[in-house]
Amino acid sequence: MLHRTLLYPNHLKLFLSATKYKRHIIQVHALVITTGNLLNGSFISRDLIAAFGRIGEISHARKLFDQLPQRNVSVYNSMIVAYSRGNNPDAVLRLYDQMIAERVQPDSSTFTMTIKACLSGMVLEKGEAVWSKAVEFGYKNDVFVCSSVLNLYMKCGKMNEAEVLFRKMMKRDVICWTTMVTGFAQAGKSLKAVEFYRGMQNEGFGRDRVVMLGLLQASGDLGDSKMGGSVHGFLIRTNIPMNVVVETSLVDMYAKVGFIEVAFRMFRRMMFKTAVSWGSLISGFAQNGLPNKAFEAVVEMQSFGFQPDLVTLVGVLVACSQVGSLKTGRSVHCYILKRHVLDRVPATALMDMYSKCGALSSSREVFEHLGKKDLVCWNTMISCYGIHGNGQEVISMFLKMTESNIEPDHATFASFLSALSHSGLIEQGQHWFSAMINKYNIQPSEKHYVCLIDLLARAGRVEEALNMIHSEKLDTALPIWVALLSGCINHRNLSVGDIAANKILQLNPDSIGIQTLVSNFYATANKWKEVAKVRKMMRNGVMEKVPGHSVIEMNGELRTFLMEDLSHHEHYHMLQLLRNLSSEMRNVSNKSISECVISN
DNA sequence: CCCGTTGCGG
Repeated sequence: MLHRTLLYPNHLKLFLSATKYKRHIIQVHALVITTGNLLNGSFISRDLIAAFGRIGEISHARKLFDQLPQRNVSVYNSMIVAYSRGNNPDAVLRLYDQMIAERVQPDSSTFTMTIKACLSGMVLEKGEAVWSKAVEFGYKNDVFVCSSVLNLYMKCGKMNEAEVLFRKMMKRDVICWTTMVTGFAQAGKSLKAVEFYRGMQNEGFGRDRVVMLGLLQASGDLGDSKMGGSVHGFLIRTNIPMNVVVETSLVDMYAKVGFIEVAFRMFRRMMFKTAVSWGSLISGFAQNGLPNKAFEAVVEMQSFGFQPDLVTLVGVLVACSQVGSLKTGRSVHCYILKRHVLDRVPATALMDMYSKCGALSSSREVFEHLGKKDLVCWNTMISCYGIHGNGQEVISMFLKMTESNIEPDHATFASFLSALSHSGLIEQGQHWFSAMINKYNIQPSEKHYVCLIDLLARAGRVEEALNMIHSEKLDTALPIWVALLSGCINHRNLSVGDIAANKILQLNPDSIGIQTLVSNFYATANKWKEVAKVRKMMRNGVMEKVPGHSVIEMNGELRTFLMEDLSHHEHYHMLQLLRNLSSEMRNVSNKSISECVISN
């Protein structure tokens, strides 16, 4: 039974804002009704609605709301808060419209919360309409309203609009500065984010914890360990209290700049972890080429009662594609289908995983089932066919892509040209290389030139390739010479090969694969002194490096193939077969490479 | 009341 002193409105308000029991709120409601009609025009109805909303009794709040003979701004706002907390942006927007229809004047928080609901509901147009209404009612310079509009613009990719509004604002607080910094950071415009952070510092802001998250994200994105480390140092020095979100961001940052051990140490020291923390760690393992660590972590997170979310599962798929675990990949696919609608990012990750695990038809199936395909989806599908050496399908995919009005980018051409070269489609490769420049206005970068050199070198046109290296001033790029050298080995061109091998050694390659290639070339040329030199270099250089290997799944079991591994009992026959195959391939390629395209 | 952590292709 409620105490009589609660009849004072202030006491009632305090009581309502503190209790977590539905029956308490109902008792207050009853009390208010039985002791006189306090509901109309008083604050009690607002507080009752807020109290019901706070404990998640939204339908109770709504019933009370609907029963009121008249509703003012506060009552509306309480109801809007309830729906916002319940993650129901549609209901917020309906209430806002109803409010306008009932001619109740919204205030700053109404606009702020409604615009935020537009963001959750991803309705930019509605948000802009609400914003013009806010301007109409005189909230043009309200920092709360403006920040929510800035955030809406940033999250919808309207960076320019956001910047224009930001410049026009009369007064700027930490929040709106932070909105800009995190907005740019999340959009991958890391340098812009840092630029705004500097602006913020110049205005005397910048000790805020949230803005540090934006900087951490920018550091990770740029791979800038110095910047990330200094943010970490700043957090420690200034005694800004850590929390799960900051710690998770630190784990993520360290993983992204390649300091996976540091990330793991940070993770282990975290007192409280969330599914997101686990997700950061797991994606970090996958990004750093530690797929087995990623798998272990997923199992472990589940043993702690956390379910992997979509983002984490994408990390697991990346891990699967690295080790070729088709079985795990398929089970992740099922897991996703059971719980979520397959959206673009997981679908793209699935396509990539399937193709790298050898199941090209499954890649295509996922691709076909996808409703809306973006640039990355198309690029991935092209790369899938490229990996499998299916040049014809790559070309038809590319054409379909342009027919669908998706503008190809530098990555499209990187996959496309590489696929054409690997399929031996020389004329096509040259044609599309110039189309890239002339028709699509993409200036070739190093990787595109590598494709072109590779293309020519594979065709045995190594002198032509060499001329191009000189005329296009590509002679400082290691991958260019590597592409040329492998062509020289295959076509036994010792003179050009010698130039390439020399250049490669000058550039001091630390990759075992490249060193092996050079050593193989010298062996082909019978230059045994040079072979010994390169071998010595290999031994001195990178002892701790894991030797090159590949993994394939057979009947659910992972088989590893190590470089120069002779431990298999049939290794002699395997090597014999490989030798025969490569000599056959050389014979065929001398005739015409394009004749031996193996279609799927 | 406005700003906060994990994701795909190259």
